[in-house]
Amino acid sequence: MASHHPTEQRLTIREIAEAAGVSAMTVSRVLNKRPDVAPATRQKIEQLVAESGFVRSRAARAMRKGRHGLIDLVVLSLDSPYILEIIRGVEEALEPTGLRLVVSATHGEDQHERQWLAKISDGWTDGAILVLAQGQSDRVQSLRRRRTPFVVVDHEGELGPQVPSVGATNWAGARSATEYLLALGHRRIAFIGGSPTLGCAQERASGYREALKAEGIDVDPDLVRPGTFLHESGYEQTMALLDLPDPPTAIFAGNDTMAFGCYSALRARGVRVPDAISVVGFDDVLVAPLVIPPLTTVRQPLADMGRFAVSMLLRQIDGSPLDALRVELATSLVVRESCAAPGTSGSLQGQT
Amino acid sequence: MASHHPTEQRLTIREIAEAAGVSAMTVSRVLNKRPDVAPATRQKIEQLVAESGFVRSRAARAMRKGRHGLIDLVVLSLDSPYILEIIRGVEEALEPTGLRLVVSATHGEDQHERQWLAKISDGWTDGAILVLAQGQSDRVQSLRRRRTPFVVVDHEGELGPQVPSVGATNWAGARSATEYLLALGHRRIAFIGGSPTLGCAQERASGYREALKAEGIDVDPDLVRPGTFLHESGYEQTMALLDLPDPPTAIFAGNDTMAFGCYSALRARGVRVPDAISVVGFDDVLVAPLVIPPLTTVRQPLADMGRFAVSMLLRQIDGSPLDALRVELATSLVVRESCAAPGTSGSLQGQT
DNA sequence: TCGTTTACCGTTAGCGTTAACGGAATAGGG
DNA sequence: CCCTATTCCGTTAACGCTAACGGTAAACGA
Repeated sequence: MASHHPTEQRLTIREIAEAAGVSAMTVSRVLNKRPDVAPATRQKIEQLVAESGFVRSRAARAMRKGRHGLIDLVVLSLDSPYILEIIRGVEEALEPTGLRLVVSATHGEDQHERQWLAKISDGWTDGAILVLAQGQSDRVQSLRRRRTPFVVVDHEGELGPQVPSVGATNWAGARSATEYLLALGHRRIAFIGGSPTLGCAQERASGYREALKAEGIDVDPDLVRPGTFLHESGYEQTMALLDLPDPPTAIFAGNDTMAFGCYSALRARGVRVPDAISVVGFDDVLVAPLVIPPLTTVRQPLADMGRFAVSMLLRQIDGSPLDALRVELATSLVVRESCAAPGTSGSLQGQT
Repeated sequence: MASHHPTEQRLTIREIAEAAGVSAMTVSRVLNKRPDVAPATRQKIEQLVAESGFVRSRAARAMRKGRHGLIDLVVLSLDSPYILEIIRGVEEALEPTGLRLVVSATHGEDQHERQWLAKISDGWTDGAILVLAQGQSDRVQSLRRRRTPFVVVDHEGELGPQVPSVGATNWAGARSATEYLLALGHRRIAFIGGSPTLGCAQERASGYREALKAEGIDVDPDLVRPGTFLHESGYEQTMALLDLPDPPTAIFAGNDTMAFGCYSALRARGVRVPDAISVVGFDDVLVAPLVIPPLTTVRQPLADMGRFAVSMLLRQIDGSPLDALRVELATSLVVRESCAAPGTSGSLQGQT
């Protein structure tokens, strides 16, 4: 049952013009809020537009102007609360500009058929903000070849400093979190890393090592665990850490989600936080202060990163030069209640 | 510094045609995979397109065809993890269709100047999915007047059954959660409601009352608390409940976020969950299983609701009739570890 | 008074694509 | 050999909007 609604023709600018007794161009001028229209005429047209519920065609406008007023936000997936923060920042920054936000997810990259690139590059959007995993450098290159303005968020990686990107000071954040644990008196501090292919994960691991080194502590390979940034990963690695002959007194998780995994594992083993083991996360997602105990974590200003990405993108779109291609926003340690000095409760056995 | 890039002309279908020695129409036919093109010609054009990286202008195409391939998703705010679930469902359902998702937030409705409607109206999209609060009926009406297809998610309210909407069985969910607590032996069950203007909040409150009544228990007005769906609200109301001369043995929070507020308050007072007090939430957001103890809650299939909204919208767009204007997806109680039989730990005093 | 500026508005001409139609060339049937 | 059917491709004309330009009339200055 196709939709043949010959009567349902949408209003055009010309019909409004006719009703107002002016030319289409004048209506266009009013709609574009241009100054060279007599107040009386303007008001009449505005009223007519309001009454009729007329909306101009985005397509025609886009064709004429060469711009569509749309910005692409491409993310890996929409599963993590982490991404919501970024979306929020982007949306807020875009709001006053009148540009609209188009969200799409790549759903992992095994889907080679409908590449995300095709979506962006079919000339619909004016620019793109990419929140991606690794291994996309070829696509990013071809994006550049198409001269589509874009900004990468939270990932430099192998793309190099050539591409505009916004990140956070992962290294410094990880270092200060580790230093905090050291200052509390911890000496056996475990680290659960994120996907090793991600630049941010590498930086965090490096910051952790650096802090230990600065304190003259050798990094115990047993205490440095691989991870995936996912909850199970935090759970499993914590279990493994607890099974060590000499378990850690503190765990620094590569992100909050894994820190929650630590919580679960520790609870399953009856180990209390922070009495028996301290836990630190990374990201400071919305729920970090809501879990029990409230999670001490490294705050990554995700929303600000989103906002910043927008401003960089807008600069590119209107041809202004960028101050810097790579921008890193400051992280900060948010101390809550998941850490304590070690040894406050003799052993690792707690109560159910 | 405006962007005058005269050299940066995008390729047009005509240029491809010229290079191939055919007319633009033939190229268009190839691009649209129409059968009436000689194989040799087709192949030649396809090769040329691939080599040049040509992408046809969606704007021109949209103008010609009358549709742009954009769907609006309008939400109240992007602050809650709740909304991410819906976005996820919508995105997934939209992906295979080739339609693109435009996200915008209204940021509360005190902003009367830049109404969300204006956003949508400035160049129409093919349809809209609205996740709104109350008091929007007038705008919804004007949407209908514009004949823009739309679906409302999770809110019927004063809009009446006339508008297509997707919701969840809030009443049944609240009732079964309350019944579960009753079955555990609880008799003093508190309820912290959501914004009373929201239909779903009313339904949940009603389900709660109904379950108590069915068990022959009078609703104690002290135990029914107003709330706002926000974390602080859960915290404050729990505090008030604990201060009651005869405090409840279980708390049913109107949503998960408030349930987390309960957790915080109970922890601050040293009351242990579920030993001293049981807690039940509503929504089953992503973090519900991750908090400690894992939250028993009523699962609302938010992603499915998003998916369903998309399918209803697509039906409207291509003119198929809707099976039903109002669809309610089933909620289900997810039992985790935040509930226990009352009285397992004599009094309300726990340990730090 | 006349030229000149200013304010306002209309005309023309496309933007790149495709529906509808028409025409040419080939194939097949008598 | 002609006639029709089929296959392939080109021409024309929009879709709705707006840049560029041109024109008119009022206001202004000398």
